[in-house]
Amino acid sequence: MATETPRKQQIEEAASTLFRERGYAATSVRDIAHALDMQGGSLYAHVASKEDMLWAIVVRAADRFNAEVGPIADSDRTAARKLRKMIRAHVAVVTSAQKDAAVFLDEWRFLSAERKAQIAARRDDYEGLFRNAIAQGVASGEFGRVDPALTAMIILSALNGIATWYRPGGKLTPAAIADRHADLFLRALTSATRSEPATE
Amino acid sequence: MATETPRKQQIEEAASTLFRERGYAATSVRDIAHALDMQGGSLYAHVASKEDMLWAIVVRAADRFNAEVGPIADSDRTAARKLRKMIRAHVAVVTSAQKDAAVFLDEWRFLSAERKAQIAARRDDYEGLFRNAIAQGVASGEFGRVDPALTAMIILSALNGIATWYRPGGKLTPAAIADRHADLFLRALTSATRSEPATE
DNA sequence: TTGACCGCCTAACAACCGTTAGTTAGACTG
DNA sequence: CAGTCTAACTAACGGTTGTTAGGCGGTCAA
Repeated sequence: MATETPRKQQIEEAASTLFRERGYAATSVRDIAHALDMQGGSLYAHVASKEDMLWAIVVRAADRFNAEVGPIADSDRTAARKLRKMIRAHVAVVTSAQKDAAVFLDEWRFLSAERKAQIAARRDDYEGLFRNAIAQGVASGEFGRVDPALTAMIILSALNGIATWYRPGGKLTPAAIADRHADLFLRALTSATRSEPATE
Repeated sequence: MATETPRKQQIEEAASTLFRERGYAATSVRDIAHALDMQGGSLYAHVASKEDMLWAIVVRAADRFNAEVGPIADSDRTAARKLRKMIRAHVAVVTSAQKDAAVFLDEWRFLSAERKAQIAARRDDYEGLFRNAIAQGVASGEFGRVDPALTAMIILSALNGIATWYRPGGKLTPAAIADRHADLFLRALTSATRSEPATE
């Protein structure tokens, strides 16, 4: 129980790389095995099916987002501080677990109907964390009168886009990328027309 | 020459629908033919290869974006007005040609290396239109001192995300969606700290 | 009426797909 | 040393892939 079979993790790691590079449907089981100097059929000693590999990656990524962002969303803070920390945490996951995150965001539609429905529900819950934080700020007067649902979609679309274009070692560190996103969106929210005057 | 062979257009239309729903790699030529009550091989009387169908869709979408947004980017306006119109035009394409736009944004990576490089170059040029508009606003003092490249990525990620979640007949019209995006981003840009004071 | 063309068909091709079964070589355990 | 377990192998399965070749029934022009 000390170190959970490393071979299975190697397989999922290779699968994550290839699913991200070529897409799930365009990656064959033999491709994954070849990346590990194995024969196609040998994978099935460790994994039950191709879809199970995708499922493992997707669930791991979803868990990661919830683990990092969930506690912040549940915490007791002003909406502005909370949303800023949520954005930072989300970007940290996208950049530090980039392959898994990209597969989670782009390839989950290749799951079976039941699993796809599970992930759809989890994603909706997760987006709800952002909707609620925004709604909190609108209610408190910290933010202007914006539509929480649409604004959450805008923010998450931008943050998830990072998984597509980010390359480690670029000019901007993950922290800097996160801060610029947070700055932009918080500026937009706090300068929107308010229902009642608020402090600065 | 009056009406360019309609059958070929029907095929590309069906291909666009299926590529969007299932992805390029997971859609077979027989799937496309079946959607038109044809047999798999019959498609090849109209189309030379599966990839050519994808190519036609991707080029059509890229042309559309350039045709709608390009003239605005080249026009003589203040940066704020220009960027607002560019956002409106981009959203109009995403919502009115949604299937093509979604295929263009998500499936272009399945093109051959040479075609992929062509599209990558076109996309970079297109993003340049937004970078330039933002840089213009920063230079004129209309906008605060933001990074044009990163800000353009943020805006385009949000706008392209619309292709994923937009459903015709929803609560928000395309025009309303465009305006809320433009409002949010222009608020963020005009309220950022400036190099020199600017008028309101 | 002949003949060319058009749109689609059927049938087949070689390659590849996910997956299963049986086997084998080597390392631990008694 | 015999027995078991492990991790990989090879070979094959039924099916699907993109694509091609040849044929067949219509429509239209000469």
